[in-house]
Amino acid sequence: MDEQAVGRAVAPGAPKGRHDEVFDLTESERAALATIQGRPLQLPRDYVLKRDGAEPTHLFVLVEGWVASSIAVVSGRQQTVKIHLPTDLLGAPSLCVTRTAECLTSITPVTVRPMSRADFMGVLARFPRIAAAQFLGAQRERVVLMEALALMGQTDGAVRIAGMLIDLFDRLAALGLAEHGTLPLPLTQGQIGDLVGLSPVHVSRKLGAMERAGLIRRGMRTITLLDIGRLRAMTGLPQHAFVREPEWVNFA
Amino acid sequence: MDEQAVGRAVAPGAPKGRHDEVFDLTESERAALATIQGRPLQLPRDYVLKRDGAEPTHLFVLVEGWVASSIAVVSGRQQTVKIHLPTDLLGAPSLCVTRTAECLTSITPVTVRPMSRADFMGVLARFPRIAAAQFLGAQRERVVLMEALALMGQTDGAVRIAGMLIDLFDRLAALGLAEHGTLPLPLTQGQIGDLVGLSPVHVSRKLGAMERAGLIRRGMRTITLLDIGRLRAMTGLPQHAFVREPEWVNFA
DNA sequence: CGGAGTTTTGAGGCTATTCAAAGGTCGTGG
DNA sequence: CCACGACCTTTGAATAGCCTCAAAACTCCG
Repeated sequence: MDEQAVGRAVAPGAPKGRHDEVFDLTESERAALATIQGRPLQLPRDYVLKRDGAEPTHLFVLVEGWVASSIAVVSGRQQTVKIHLPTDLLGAPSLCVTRTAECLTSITPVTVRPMSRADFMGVLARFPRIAAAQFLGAQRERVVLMEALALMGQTDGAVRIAGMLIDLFDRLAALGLAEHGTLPLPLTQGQIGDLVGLSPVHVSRKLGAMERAGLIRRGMRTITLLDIGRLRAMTGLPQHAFVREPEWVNFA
Repeated sequence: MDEQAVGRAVAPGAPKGRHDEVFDLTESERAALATIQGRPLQLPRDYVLKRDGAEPTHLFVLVEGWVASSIAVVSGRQQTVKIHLPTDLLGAPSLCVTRTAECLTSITPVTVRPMSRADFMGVLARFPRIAAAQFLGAQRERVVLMEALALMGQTDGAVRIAGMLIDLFDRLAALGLAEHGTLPLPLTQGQIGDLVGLSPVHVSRKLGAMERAGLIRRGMRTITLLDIGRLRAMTGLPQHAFVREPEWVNFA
Protein backbone atom coordinates (compact mmCIF):
# COMPACT_ATOMS: atom_id res chain seq x y z
CA MET A 1 0.00 0.00 0.00
CA ASP A 2 3.03 2.25 0.21
CA GLU A 3 4.56 1.36 -3.13
CA GLN A 4 4.53 4.82 -4.59
CA ALA A 5 6.63 6.03 -1.69
CA VAL A 6 9.61 4.14 -3.05
CA GLY A 7 10.01 6.38 -6.02
CA ARG A 8 8.92 9.60 -4.32
CA ALA A 9 11.34 12.40 -5.08
CA VAL A 10 12.65 14.39 -2.16
CA ALA A 11 12.85 18.16 -2.58
CA PRO A 12 16.52 19.21 -2.51
CA GLY A 13 16.28 21.83 0.21
CA ALA A 14 13.97 19.78 2.42
CA PRO A 15 15.35 16.27 2.85
CA LYS A 16 13.38 13.59 4.66
CA GLY A 17 15.00 13.10 8.01
CA ARG A 18 14.50 12.58 11.70
CA HIS A 19 11.62 15.07 11.78
CA ASP A 20 9.49 12.67 9.75
CA GLU A 21 9.90 9.95 12.31
CA VAL A 22 6.46 10.32 13.86
CA PHE A 23 4.43 12.10 11.16
CA ASP A 24 4.93 12.32 7.42
CA LEU A 25 5.45 16.04 7.14
CA THR A 26 3.93 18.22 4.45
CA GLU A 27 6.05 20.18 2.00
CA SER A 28 5.53 23.44 3.86
CA GLU A 29 6.44 21.88 7.19
CA ARG A 30 9.56 20.39 5.70
CA ALA A 31 10.46 23.67 4.04
CA ALA A 32 10.11 25.54 7.33
CA LEU A 33 12.56 23.18 8.99
CA ALA A 34 14.96 23.44 6.07
CA THR A 35 15.06 27.23 5.90
CA ILE A 36 16.04 27.71 9.54
CA GLN A 37 19.12 25.52 9.14
CA GLY A 38 22.41 27.27 8.40
CA ARG A 39 25.04 26.21 5.86
CA PRO A 40 26.57 22.76 6.38
CA LEU A 41 29.72 22.94 8.48
CA GLN A 42 32.52 20.40 8.15
CA LEU A 43 34.47 19.69 11.32
CA PRO A 44 37.41 17.38 12.09
CA ARG A 45 37.51 14.51 14.52
CA ASP A 46 37.70 15.32 18.26
CA TYR A 47 36.26 18.78 17.68
CA VAL A 48 34.25 20.26 20.55
CA LEU A 49 31.00 21.54 19.02
CA LYS A 50 29.63 22.75 22.33
CA ARG A 51 31.33 22.87 25.69
CA ASP A 52 29.28 22.29 28.83
CA GLY A 53 28.68 25.48 30.77
CA ALA A 54 28.34 27.63 27.63
CA GLU A 55 25.12 29.43 26.75
CA PRO A 56 22.94 27.19 24.57
CA THR A 57 22.20 29.67 21.76
CA HIS A 58 21.79 27.13 18.98
CA LEU A 59 21.27 23.52 18.03
CA PHE A 60 22.81 21.40 15.29
CA VAL A 61 21.38 18.91 12.88
CA LEU A 62 23.93 16.14 12.37
CA VAL A 63 24.25 15.45 8.64
CA GLU A 64 27.24 13.12 8.59
CA GLY A 65 29.46 11.41 11.16
CA TRP A 66 29.26 10.52 14.84
CA VAL A 67 29.07 12.91 17.81
CA ALA A 68 29.37 12.05 21.50
CA SER A 69 27.32 13.87 24.13
CA SER A 70 29.01 13.64 27.50
CA ILE A 71 28.84 14.92 31.04
CA ALA A 72 31.84 15.48 33.28
CA VAL A 73 31.66 14.37 36.89
CA VAL A 74 34.10 14.58 39.76
CA SER A 75 37.80 13.71 39.38
CA GLY A 76 38.22 14.07 35.64
CA ARG A 77 35.89 11.23 34.73
CA GLN A 78 33.21 11.68 32.11
CA GLN A 79 30.17 9.72 31.03
CA THR A 80 29.11 9.63 27.41
CA VAL A 81 25.31 9.72 27.62
CA LYS A 82 24.58 9.36 23.91
CA ILE A 83 26.26 8.65 20.61
CA HIS A 84 24.56 10.82 18.01
CA LEU A 85 24.23 9.47 14.47
CA PRO A 86 23.26 11.23 11.22
CA THR A 87 19.82 12.95 11.25
CA ASP A 88 20.00 13.43 15.04
CA LEU A 89 19.26 16.82 16.56
CA LEU A 90 22.14 17.95 18.79
CA GLY A 91 21.91 20.17 21.84
CA ALA A 92 18.16 20.01 22.49
CA PRO A 93 18.43 18.96 26.16
CA SER A 94 20.21 22.19 26.98
CA LEU A 95 17.31 24.33 25.70
CA CYS A 96 15.76 24.03 29.16
CA VAL A 97 18.78 25.35 31.09
CA THR A 98 20.73 28.60 31.08
CA ARG A 99 24.13 26.89 30.78
CA THR A 100 24.72 23.88 28.56
CA ALA A 101 24.51 20.59 30.45
CA GLU A 102 26.32 18.37 27.96
CA CYS A 103 29.57 18.56 26.02
CA LEU A 104 29.31 17.69 22.31
CA THR A 105 32.45 16.23 20.73
CA SER A 106 32.90 14.76 17.25
CA ILE A 107 34.00 11.13 17.22
CA THR A 108 34.64 11.16 13.47
CA PRO A 109 34.89 14.02 10.97
CA VAL A 110 31.35 15.43 10.87
CA THR A 111 29.02 17.66 8.89
CA VAL A 112 26.46 19.67 10.87
CA ARG A 113 23.94 22.40 10.12
CA PRO A 114 23.45 24.95 12.93
CA MET A 115 20.00 26.24 13.85
CA SER A 116 19.21 29.09 16.25
CA ARG A 117 17.07 28.12 19.22
CA ALA A 118 14.75 31.05 18.52
CA ASP A 119 14.14 29.92 14.94
CA PHE A 120 13.58 26.36 16.10
CA MET A 121 11.08 27.33 18.79
CA GLY A 122 9.39 29.59 16.25
CA VAL A 123 8.78 26.63 13.98
CA LEU A 124 7.35 24.66 16.93
CA ALA A 125 4.98 27.55 17.66
CA ARG A 126 3.77 27.79 14.05
CA PHE A 127 3.54 24.07 13.22
CA PRO A 128 1.66 22.00 15.83
CA ARG A 129 2.50 18.73 14.12
CA ILE A 130 6.21 19.47 14.29
CA ALA A 131 5.82 20.45 17.94
CA ALA A 132 4.02 17.20 18.69
CA ALA A 133 6.66 15.20 16.82
CA GLN A 134 9.47 16.90 18.74
CA PHE A 135 7.64 16.32 22.02
CA LEU A 136 7.29 12.61 21.27
CA GLY A 137 10.89 12.49 20.03
CA ALA A 138 12.04 13.88 23.36
CA GLN A 139 10.01 11.23 25.19
CA ARG A 140 11.72 8.62 23.05
CA GLU A 141 15.08 9.91 24.18
CA ARG A 142 13.86 9.63 27.76
CA VAL A 143 13.00 5.97 27.23
CA VAL A 144 16.44 5.30 25.76
CA LEU A 145 18.12 7.05 28.69
CA MET A 146 15.95 5.24 31.23
CA GLU A 147 16.97 1.90 29.80
CA ALA A 148 20.63 2.89 29.66
CA LEU A 149 20.36 3.85 33.33
CA ALA A 150 18.74 0.52 34.14
CA LEU A 151 21.59 -1.39 32.50
CA MET A 152 24.20 0.78 34.17
CA GLY A 153 22.74 0.37 37.62
CA GLN A 154 21.72 -3.27 37.59
CA THR A 155 23.94 -5.26 35.24
CA ASP A 156 27.60 -6.15 34.85
CA GLY A 157 30.03 -4.99 32.21
CA ALA A 158 29.34 -7.64 29.57
CA VAL A 159 25.60 -6.87 29.56
CA ARG A 160 26.23 -3.13 29.33
CA ILE A 161 28.53 -3.65 26.35
CA ALA A 162 25.88 -5.88 24.75
CA GLY A 163 23.27 -3.17 25.30
CA MET A 164 25.48 -0.54 23.69
CA LEU A 165 26.14 -2.74 20.65
CA ILE A 166 22.44 -3.54 20.22
CA ASP A 167 21.51 0.14 20.49
CA LEU A 168 24.06 1.18 17.88
CA PHE A 169 23.12 -1.70 15.61
CA ASP A 170 19.39 -0.88 15.70
CA ARG A 171 19.97 2.79 15.00
CA LEU A 172 22.53 2.22 12.26
CA ALA A 173 20.33 -0.42 10.64
CA ALA A 174 17.45 2.09 10.55
CA LEU A 175 19.77 4.39 8.61
CA GLY A 176 20.82 1.60 6.27
CA LEU A 177 24.35 1.64 7.66
CA ALA A 178 24.48 -1.87 9.19
CA GLU A 179 23.99 -5.04 7.18
CA HIS A 180 24.11 -8.66 8.27
CA GLY A 181 25.02 -7.71 11.80
CA THR A 182 28.10 -5.76 10.77
CA LEU A 183 28.37 -2.16 11.86
CA PRO A 184 31.06 0.52 11.72
CA LEU A 185 32.54 1.17 15.17
CA PRO A 186 34.90 4.15 15.10
CA LEU A 187 35.26 4.18 18.89
CA THR A 188 38.39 3.49 20.89
CA GLN A 189 38.02 1.17 23.84
CA GLY A 190 38.47 4.19 26.07
CA GLN A 191 35.45 5.83 24.43
CA ILE A 192 33.46 2.62 24.82
CA GLY A 193 34.43 2.70 28.48
CA ASP A 194 33.07 6.24 28.85
CA LEU A 195 29.84 4.98 27.32
CA VAL A 196 29.31 1.86 29.43
CA GLY A 197 31.03 2.92 32.63
CA LEU A 198 34.08 0.64 32.51
CA SER A 199 37.81 1.25 32.42
CA PRO A 200 39.53 0.88 29.02
CA VAL A 201 41.38 -2.13 30.40
CA HIS A 202 38.20 -3.91 31.35
CA VAL A 203 36.54 -3.12 28.02
CA SER A 204 39.43 -4.88 26.32
CA ARG A 205 39.04 -7.94 28.53
CA LYS A 206 35.27 -8.15 28.08
CA LEU A 207 35.36 -7.63 24.30
CA GLY A 208 37.99 -10.34 24.10
CA ALA A 209 35.82 -12.68 26.15
CA MET A 210 32.75 -11.94 24.03
CA GLU A 211 34.73 -12.66 20.87
CA ARG A 212 36.01 -15.95 22.29
CA ALA A 213 32.42 -16.81 23.28
CA GLY A 214 31.35 -16.40 19.66
CA LEU A 215 29.07 -13.43 20.30
CA ILE A 216 30.96 -10.92 18.18
CA ARG A 217 33.77 -10.69 15.65
CA ARG A 218 35.95 -7.61 15.43
CA GLY A 219 37.31 -6.09 12.23
CA MET A 220 39.16 -2.85 11.58
CA ARG A 221 36.83 -0.18 12.96
CA THR A 222 33.90 -2.48 12.46
CA ILE A 223 32.25 -5.12 14.57
CA THR A 224 29.96 -8.01 13.61
CA LEU A 225 27.20 -9.17 15.93
CA LEU A 226 27.15 -12.93 15.42
CA ASP A 227 24.14 -13.63 17.65
CA ILE A 228 21.91 -10.57 17.88
CA GLY A 229 19.12 -12.49 19.59
CA ARG A 230 21.39 -13.66 22.36
CA LEU A 231 22.94 -10.22 22.81
CA ARG A 232 19.48 -8.70 23.06
CA ALA A 233 18.33 -11.36 25.51
CA MET A 234 21.35 -10.62 27.72
CA THR A 235 19.96 -7.14 28.40
CA GLY A 236 16.47 -8.32 29.38
CA LEU A 237 14.99 -5.23 27.73
CA PRO A 238 12.12 -5.30 25.22
CA GLN A 239 12.66 -4.20 21.62
CA HIS A 240 10.38 -1.19 21.41
CA ALA A 241 8.05 -0.35 18.55
CA PHE A 242 7.88 3.42 18.31
CA VAL A 243 4.65 5.14 17.32
CA ARG A 244 4.03 6.27 13.70
CA GLU A 245 1.05 8.46 12.79
CA PRO A 246 -0.82 7.48 16.00
CA GLU A 247 -4.60 7.59 15.55
CA TRP A 248 -4.93 9.20 18.97
CA VAL A 249 -3.32 12.42 17.73
CA ASN A 250 -5.56 14.71 15.69
CA PHE A 251 -4.97 18.19 14.36
CA ALA A 252 -8.11 20.23 13.79
CA MET B 1 6.41 44.34 38.67
CA ASP B 2 4.72 41.10 39.57
CA GLU B 3 3.16 42.24 42.82
CA GLN B 4 -0.41 41.60 41.86
CA ALA B 5 0.43 37.99 41.20
CA VAL B 6 0.90 37.41 44.90
CA GLY B 7 -2.72 37.84 45.71
CA ARG B 8 -4.05 36.40 42.48
CA ALA B 9 -6.81 33.92 43.13
CA VAL B 10 -6.47 30.54 41.52
CA ALA B 11 -9.56 29.15 39.83
CA PRO B 12 -10.65 26.01 41.70
CA GLY B 13 -10.63 23.72 38.69
CA ALA B 14 -7.36 25.04 37.32
CA PRO B 15 -4.63 24.96 39.95
CA LYS B 16 -1.19 26.36 39.26
CA GLY B 17 1.12 23.42 38.85
CA ARG B 18 3.97 21.94 36.90
CA HIS B 19 2.55 23.22 33.63
CA ASP B 20 3.37 26.78 34.67
CA GLU B 21 7.00 25.92 35.13
CA VAL B 22 8.20 27.51 31.91
CA PHE B 23 5.44 29.98 31.03
CA ASP B 24 2.80 31.65 33.17
CA LEU B 25 -0.26 30.19 31.53
CA THR B 26 -3.41 32.15 30.73
CA GLU B 27 -6.75 31.28 32.26
CA SER B 28 -7.96 29.54 29.11
CA GLU B 29 -4.78 27.48 28.83
CA ARG B 30 -5.07 26.44 32.46
CA ALA B 31 -8.73 25.61 32.06
CA ALA B 32 -8.00 23.41 29.05
CA LEU B 33 -5.51 21.41 31.07
CA ALA B 34 -7.92 21.14 33.99
CA THR B 35 -10.91 19.93 32.00
CA ILE B 36 -9.09 16.96 30.44
CA GLN B 37 -8.13 15.60 33.87
CA GLY B 38 -10.39 12.95 35.38
CA ARG B 39 -11.59 12.74 38.98
CA PRO B 40 -8.89 12.45 41.65
CA LEU B 41 -8.14 8.83 42.45
CA GLN B 42 -6.82 7.72 45.84
CA LEU B 43 -4.56 4.69 45.83
CA PRO B 44 -2.74 2.82 48.60
CA ARG B 45 0.97 2.28 49.02
CA ASP B 46 2.70 -0.25 46.72
CA TYR B 47 -0.09 0.01 44.15
CA VAL B 48 0.92 -0.57 40.53
CA LEU B 49 -0.55 2.33 38.54
CA LYS B 50 0.82 1.09 35.25
CA ARG B 51 2.63 -2.14 34.50
CA ASP B 52 5.36 -2.16 31.86
CA GLY B 53 4.26 -3.84 28.65
CA ALA B 54 0.68 -2.52 28.87
CA GLU B 55 -0.76 -0.19 26.26
CA PRO B 56 -0.13 3.44 27.29
CA THR B 57 -3.67 4.78 26.88
CA HIS B 58 -3.48 7.49 29.51
CA LEU B 59 -1.28 9.62 31.72
CA PHE B 60 -1.63 10.69 35.32
CA VAL B 61 -1.07 13.96 37.10
CA LEU B 62 0.34 13.23 40.54
CA VAL B 63 -1.57 15.33 43.09
CA GLU B 64 -0.26 13.89 46.34
CA GLY B 65 2.34 11.31 47.37
CA TRP B 66 5.40 9.66 45.82
CA VAL B 67 5.48 7.33 42.80
CA ALA B 68 8.44 5.30 41.52
CA SER B 69 9.04 4.76 37.83
CA SER B 70 11.11 1.65 37.27
CA ILE B 71 12.41 -0.66 34.58
CA ALA B 72 12.98 -4.38 34.98
CA VAL B 73 16.14 -5.92 33.60
CA VAL B 74 17.47 -9.44 33.53
CA SER B 75 17.34 -11.75 36.57
CA GLY B 76 14.62 -10.07 38.60
CA ARG B 77 16.51 -6.88 39.20
CA GLN B 78 14.90 -3.51 38.62
CA GLN B 79 16.15 0.04 38.34
CA THR B 80 14.08 2.95 39.62
CA VAL B 81 14.69 5.66 37.05
CA LYS B 82 12.73 8.44 38.73
CA ILE B 83 10.91 9.27 41.93
CA HIS B 84 7.87 11.32 40.98
CA LEU B 85 6.69 14.01 43.38
CA PRO B 86 3.42 16.00 43.49
CA THR B 87 2.62 18.02 40.31
CA ASP B 88 4.66 15.59 38.17
CA LEU B 89 3.16 14.17 34.98
CA LEU B 90 3.31 10.35 35.02
CA GLY B 91 3.61 8.07 32.02
CA ALA B 92 4.68 10.60 29.39
CA PRO B 93 7.78 8.66 28.22
CA SER B 94 5.59 5.78 27.10
CA LEU B 95 3.59 8.00 24.72
CA CYS B 96 6.25 7.32 22.09
CA VAL B 97 6.02 3.52 22.25
CA THR B 98 3.28 0.96 21.66
CA ARG B 99 3.88 -0.87 24.96
CA THR B 100 4.66 0.93 28.18
CA ALA B 101 8.38 1.12 28.93
CA GLU B 102 8.20 1.86 32.64
CA CYS B 103 6.35 0.44 35.62
CA LEU B 104 4.70 3.03 37.90
CA THR B 105 4.33 2.02 41.56
CA SER B 106 3.17 4.15 44.48
CA ILE B 107 5.74 4.54 47.26
CA THR B 108 3.24 6.17 49.61
CA PRO B 109 -0.55 6.45 49.48
CA VAL B 110 -1.15 8.72 46.47
CA THR B 111 -3.77 10.86 44.75
CA VAL B 112 -3.65 11.02 40.95
CA ARG B 113 -5.83 12.41 38.19
CA PRO B 114 -5.91 10.37 34.98
CA MET B 115 -5.79 12.01 31.56
CA SER B 116 -6.31 10.33 28.19
CA ARG B 117 -3.36 10.57 25.82
CA ALA B 118 -5.70 11.76 23.06
CA ASP B 119 -7.03 14.61 25.17
CA PHE B 120 -3.53 15.56 26.22
CA MET B 121 -2.17 15.60 22.66
CA GLY B 122 -5.27 17.58 21.63
CA VAL B 123 -4.36 20.30 24.10
CA LEU B 124 -0.80 20.35 22.76
CA ALA B 125 -2.19 20.79 19.24
CA ARG B 126 -4.47 23.66 20.22
CA PHE B 127 -2.17 25.54 22.61
CA PRO B 128 1.33 26.17 21.20
CA ARG B 129 2.59 27.59 24.48
CA ILE B 130 1.61 24.44 26.34
CA ALA B 131 3.24 22.35 23.64
CA ALA B 132 6.45 24.38 23.94
CA ALA B 133 6.37 24.09 27.73
CA GLN B 134 5.92 20.32 27.56
CA PHE B 135 8.71 20.04 25.00
CA LEU B 136 11.07 21.97 27.26
CA GLY B 137 9.87 19.98 30.27
CA ALA B 138 10.77 16.75 28.48
CA GLN B 139 14.23 18.12 27.72
CA ARG B 140 14.59 18.90 31.41
CA GLU B 141 13.84 15.29 32.23
CA ARG B 142 16.50 14.30 29.73
CA VAL B 143 19.08 16.45 31.53
CA VAL B 144 18.14 14.90 34.87
CA LEU B 145 18.45 11.40 33.43
CA MET B 146 21.74 12.20 31.72
CA GLU B 147 23.21 13.33 35.01
CA ALA B 148 21.85 10.30 36.86
CA LEU B 149 23.47 8.12 34.20
CA ALA B 150 26.75 9.98 34.62
CA LEU B 151 26.76 9.36 38.37
CA MET B 152 25.77 5.73 37.93
CA GLY B 153 28.50 5.03 35.41
CA GLN B 154 31.39 6.99 36.82
CA THR B 155 31.09 7.30 40.58
CA ASP B 156 30.97 5.03 43.62
CA GLY B 157 28.06 4.31 45.90
CA ALA B 158 28.50 7.20 48.34
CA VAL B 159 28.45 9.77 45.53
CA ARG B 160 25.37 8.22 43.95
CA ILE B 161 23.54 8.35 47.29
CA ALA B 162 24.61 11.97 47.70
CA GLY B 163 23.28 12.74 44.21
CA MET B 164 19.95 11.13 44.99
CA LEU B 165 19.59 13.07 48.24
CA ILE B 166 20.46 16.38 46.56
CA ASP B 167 17.98 15.74 43.75
CA LEU B 168 15.16 14.94 46.16
CA PHE B 169 16.04 17.88 48.37
CA ASP B 170 16.02 20.38 45.49
CA ARG B 171 12.71 19.14 44.16
CA LEU B 172 11.01 18.93 47.56
CA ALA B 173 12.31 22.39 48.48
CA ALA B 174 10.77 23.79 45.28
CA LEU B 175 7.45 22.38 46.49
CA GLY B 176 7.93 23.84 49.96
CA LEU B 177 8.29 20.36 51.45
CA ALA B 178 11.90 20.57 52.69
CA GLU B 179 13.12 23.10 55.22
CA HIS B 180 16.55 23.61 56.77
CA GLY B 181 17.92 20.58 54.96
CA THR B 182 15.34 18.20 56.37
CA LEU B 183 13.24 16.20 53.95
CA PRO B 184 10.74 13.34 54.24
CA LEU B 185 12.22 10.07 53.02
CA PRO B 186 9.55 7.33 52.89
CA LEU B 187 11.90 4.91 51.11
CA THR B 188 13.22 1.63 52.43
CA GLN B 189 16.92 1.01 51.96
CA GLY B 190 15.97 -1.58 49.39
CA GLN B 191 14.12 1.07 47.39
CA ILE B 192 17.09 3.41 47.71
CA GLY B 193 19.22 0.58 46.37
CA ASP B 194 16.97 0.23 43.30
CA LEU B 195 17.43 3.95 42.77
CA VAL B 196 21.20 4.19 43.07
CA GLY B 197 22.18 0.72 41.89
CA LEU B 198 23.40 -0.77 45.18
CA SER B 199 22.28 -3.73 47.28
CA PRO B 200 20.18 -2.97 50.38
CA VAL B 201 23.07 -4.17 52.51
CA HIS B 202 25.50 -1.74 50.94
CA VAL B 203 23.04 1.15 51.19
CA SER B 204 22.89 0.52 54.93
CA ARG B 205 26.67 0.57 55.23
CA LYS B 206 27.09 3.74 53.17
CA LEU B 207 24.30 5.65 54.94
CA GLY B 208 25.86 4.67 58.24
CA ALA B 209 29.25 5.90 57.08
CA MET B 210 27.77 9.19 55.83
CA GLU B 211 26.03 9.71 59.16
CA ARG B 212 29.26 9.01 61.08
CA ALA B 213 31.05 11.46 58.75
CA GLY B 214 28.60 14.20 59.75
CA LEU B 215 27.08 14.58 56.29
CA ILE B 216 23.55 13.51 57.21
CA ARG B 217 21.36 12.76 60.20
CA ARG B 218 18.56 10.22 60.00
CA GLY B 219 15.16 10.52 61.67
CA MET B 220 12.03 8.43 61.38
CA ARG B 221 11.23 8.53 57.65
CA THR B 222 13.08 11.78 57.34
CA ILE B 223 16.66 12.70 56.67
CA THR B 224 18.58 15.91 57.33
CA LEU B 225 21.34 17.06 55.00
CA LEU B 226 23.89 18.61 57.36
CA ASP B 227 26.26 19.86 54.66
CA ILE B 228 24.41 20.41 51.39
CA GLY B 229 27.35 22.18 49.80
CA ARG B 230 29.67 19.27 50.45
CA LEU B 231 27.12 16.73 49.28
CA ARG B 232 26.62 18.70 46.08
CA ALA B 233 30.35 19.05 45.55
CA MET B 234 30.78 15.28 45.90
CA THR B 235 28.79 14.80 42.71
CA GLY B 236 30.78 17.28 40.63
CA LEU B 237 27.59 18.33 38.85
CA PRO B 238 26.46 21.95 38.39
CA GLN B 239 23.27 23.23 39.99
CA HIS B 240 21.18 24.09 36.95
CA ALA B 241 19.05 27.17 36.49
CA PHE B 242 16.07 26.21 34.38
CA VAL B 243 14.59 28.66 31.88
CA ARG B 244 11.53 30.78 32.75
CA GLU B 245 9.74 32.82 30.08
CA PRO B 246 12.78 32.75 27.75
CA GLU B 247 12.96 35.82 25.52
CA TRP B 248 13.99 33.60 22.59
CA VAL B 249 10.52 32.03 22.45
CA ASN B 250 7.81 34.12 20.80
CA PHE B 251 4.26 33.27 19.91
CA ALA B 252 2.79 35.27 17.03
C1' DC C 1 2.47 -9.56 72.31
C1' DG C 2 3.65 -11.67 68.03
C1' DG C 3 5.13 -11.56 63.35
C1' DA C 4 6.50 -9.54 59.09
C1' DG C 5 9.40 -6.48 57.17
C1' DT C 6 13.50 -3.58 57.75
C1' DT C 7 18.12 -2.45 59.28
C1' DT C 8 22.58 -3.63 60.85
C1' DT C 9 26.84 -6.27 61.12
C1' DG C 10 30.14 -10.03 59.78
C1' DA C 11 32.56 -13.12 56.43
C1' DG C 12 33.91 -14.65 51.99
C1' DG C 13 33.89 -14.11 47.01
C1' DC C 14 33.41 -11.84 42.55
C1' DT C 15 33.72 -7.89 39.46
C1' DA C 16 36.15 -4.20 38.11
C1' DT C 17 40.04 -0.93 39.11
C1' DT C 18 44.71 0.76 39.14
C1' DC C 19 49.35 0.33 37.97
C1' DA C 20 52.62 -1.38 34.90
C1' DA C 21 54.71 -3.04 30.81
C1' DA C 22 54.76 -5.14 26.29
C1' DG C 23 53.00 -5.41 21.61
C1' DG C 24 50.17 -3.17 17.73
C1' DT C 25 48.51 0.26 14.66
C1' DC C 26 48.44 4.53 12.40
C1' DG C 27 49.89 8.85 10.74
C1' DT C 28 53.68 11.77 9.87
C1' DG C 29 57.99 13.56 8.66
C1' DG C 30 62.44 12.61 7.18
C1' DC D 1 59.46 4.25 1.65
C1' DC D 2 60.88 3.61 5.97
C1' DA D 3 61.39 4.97 10.76
C1' DC D 4 59.68 7.19 14.44
C1' DG D 5 56.39 8.62 17.89
C1' DA D 6 51.80 8.83 19.60
C1' DC D 7 48.09 6.42 20.72
C1' DC D 8 45.64 2.22 21.26
C1' DT D 9 45.18 -2.62 22.77
C1' DT D 10 46.40 -6.53 25.38
C1' DT D 11 48.01 -9.07 29.38
C1' DG D 12 49.49 -9.63 34.29
C1' DA D 13 49.32 -8.70 39.32
C1' DA D 14 47.57 -6.55 43.33
C1' DT D 15 43.74 -4.08 45.36
C1' DA D 16 39.21 -1.80 46.15
C1' DG D 17 34.27 -1.75 45.97
C1' DC D 18 30.33 -4.18 46.09
C1' DC D 19 27.60 -8.54 46.33
C1' DT D 20 25.72 -12.65 48.46
C1' DC D 21 24.75 -15.31 52.30
C1' DA D 22 23.63 -15.37 56.98
C1' DA D 23 22.15 -14.09 61.43
C1' DA D 24 20.91 -10.81 64.91
C1' DA D 25 18.56 -6.45 66.38
C1' DC D 26 15.09 -3.29 65.59
C1' DT D 27 10.43 -1.20 64.09
C1' DC D 28 5.90 -1.16 63.14
C1' DC D 29 1.37 -2.79 62.98
C1' DG D 30 -2.25 -5.67 63.97
